[in-house]
Amino acid sequence: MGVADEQGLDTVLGKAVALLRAFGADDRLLPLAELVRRTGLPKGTVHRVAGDLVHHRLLEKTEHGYRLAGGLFELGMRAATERTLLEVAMPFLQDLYERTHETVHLGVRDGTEVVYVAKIGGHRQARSPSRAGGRMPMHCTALGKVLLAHADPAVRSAVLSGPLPRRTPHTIVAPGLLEQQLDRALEAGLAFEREESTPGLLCVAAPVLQPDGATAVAAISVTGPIGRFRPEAHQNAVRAAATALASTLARRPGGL
Amino acid sequence: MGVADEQGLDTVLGKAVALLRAFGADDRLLPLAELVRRTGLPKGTVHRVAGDLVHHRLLEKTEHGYRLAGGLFELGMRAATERTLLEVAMPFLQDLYERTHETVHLGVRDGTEVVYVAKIGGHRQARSPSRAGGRMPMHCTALGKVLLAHADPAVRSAVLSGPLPRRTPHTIVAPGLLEQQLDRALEAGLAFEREESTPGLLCVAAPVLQPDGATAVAAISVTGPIGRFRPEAHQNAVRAAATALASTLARRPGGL
DNA sequence: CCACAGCGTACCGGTCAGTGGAACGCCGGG
DNA sequence: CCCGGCGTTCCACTGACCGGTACGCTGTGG
Repeated sequence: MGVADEQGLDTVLGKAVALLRAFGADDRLLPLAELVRRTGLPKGTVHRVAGDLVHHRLLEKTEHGYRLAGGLFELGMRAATERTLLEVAMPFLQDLYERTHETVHLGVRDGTEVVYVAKIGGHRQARSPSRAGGRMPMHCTALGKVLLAHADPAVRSAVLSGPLPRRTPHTIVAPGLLEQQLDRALEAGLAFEREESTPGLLCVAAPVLQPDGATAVAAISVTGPIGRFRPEAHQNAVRAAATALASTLARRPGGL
Repeated sequence: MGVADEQGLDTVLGKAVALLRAFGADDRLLPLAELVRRTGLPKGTVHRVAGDLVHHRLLEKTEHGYRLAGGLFELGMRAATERTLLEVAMPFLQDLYERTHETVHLGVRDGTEVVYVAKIGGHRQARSPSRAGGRMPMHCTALGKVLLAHADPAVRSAVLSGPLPRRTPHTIVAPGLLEQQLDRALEAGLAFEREESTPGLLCVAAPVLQPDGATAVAAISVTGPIGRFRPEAHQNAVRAAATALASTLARRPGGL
């Protein structure tokens, strides 16, 4: 890997996007110098482009640095797939939460990762690293595994043949074992996770299938802390929510 | 107003942002020609810039046109203010929903408008035009009125002196009457709305005040359909949620 | 007290990325 | 068949963008 092989840094747009993407999932405020470091762009350039972004309300300038601004939030919430999914799914997620009172996730697959579209939870919610709009690997999360099980074979083998980074002592890093679990998940229409992504967390997930029943457009999960939480106790509720959402989506005109 | 006085259309970034913003709150799929019409940019230019945006995962190209892509959603969910607010507030909104089983909104003020940060509701939710990430005028919504009441005097008078577009027969279009209501809202820490933005909808909202108690950083509301829904019945629940959220926010280190 | 390092800001001439008008091929409909 | 609307491609000109350089500020430690 070269020094500046991230494609597109030589166009204004590329620089702008790079600046925005320089903000990690946990960064709130980044000083100009830090943006310079992360993007590798010249200081003057960052100054100028960041200024332009501020002008367009995508970035906000404070005394101590830049932050992603509200305009970005507004645009993001207009993204077609996520918005539709979110609006249609919300009532079902709501029901599921009310039935379980545990953290509820809605996620989709993007490439070989899971993207969380929604996360709802109450005061007792388990401390989980997930965020709406965030990403996680597929092999170590219930959502990921169930999405992968119901995905195109090409995707499945892409993940299986790629590296399976260990995140906890319980993470499944053996491709064979993972494949076994995927088969079982495909059969059961349900996947489990036991401290595979985060210590102390358990999870059940069910797929939201397309009308043809083949691949999954999304998945729903319930997460809780080890101890009080028993995934099996919620599997029916999760599955019910997922299938209900699926049939509602199927009834939609434009699809998706 | 000239023909192309929207500032910044003569820079790549400006064009790009214009393209993204060309997508209204309800547009899912826009053909190239439509983008050309809305932005006023030359066809070739739109083609190229849109292509670049696709390349950066901000736009998605389909057979029938372009749509805002997932990358935008991910970026949007990282926006500092909205994200923090959303994460901290979620449990309180959840509680409120569970207590009322009506549509719950979380909103902030931006300029002279309300921006909805979250909207949660179940299957029985009233048909409201609001969307997460969407905007509404302040004078005709409970959220807007309570935010305005607890806002800087400059903002208040800016709205009062501006036009107050009529949206329904019940919309308050008289500045004097609105001011009266704002005073009452400031005093009561609570604002009501009765079919002022949308026929058939009623709403109560309470402010999420800053530690100093002066201005509001956000507001929470409960909305329901005329008939079964009585705003007064929920005013205590809404106020409780708002103050609880406020004190939780106050306890946060970085503020905001 | 001053040298220094790190930061944010500002300037500016050269150049190449971006520009947009024009022309093309493809439909579908009259 | 001809026509209007669409998406795509091409290309020579030009001004928007580039990034090195220099400045002023602040805190730090020698």
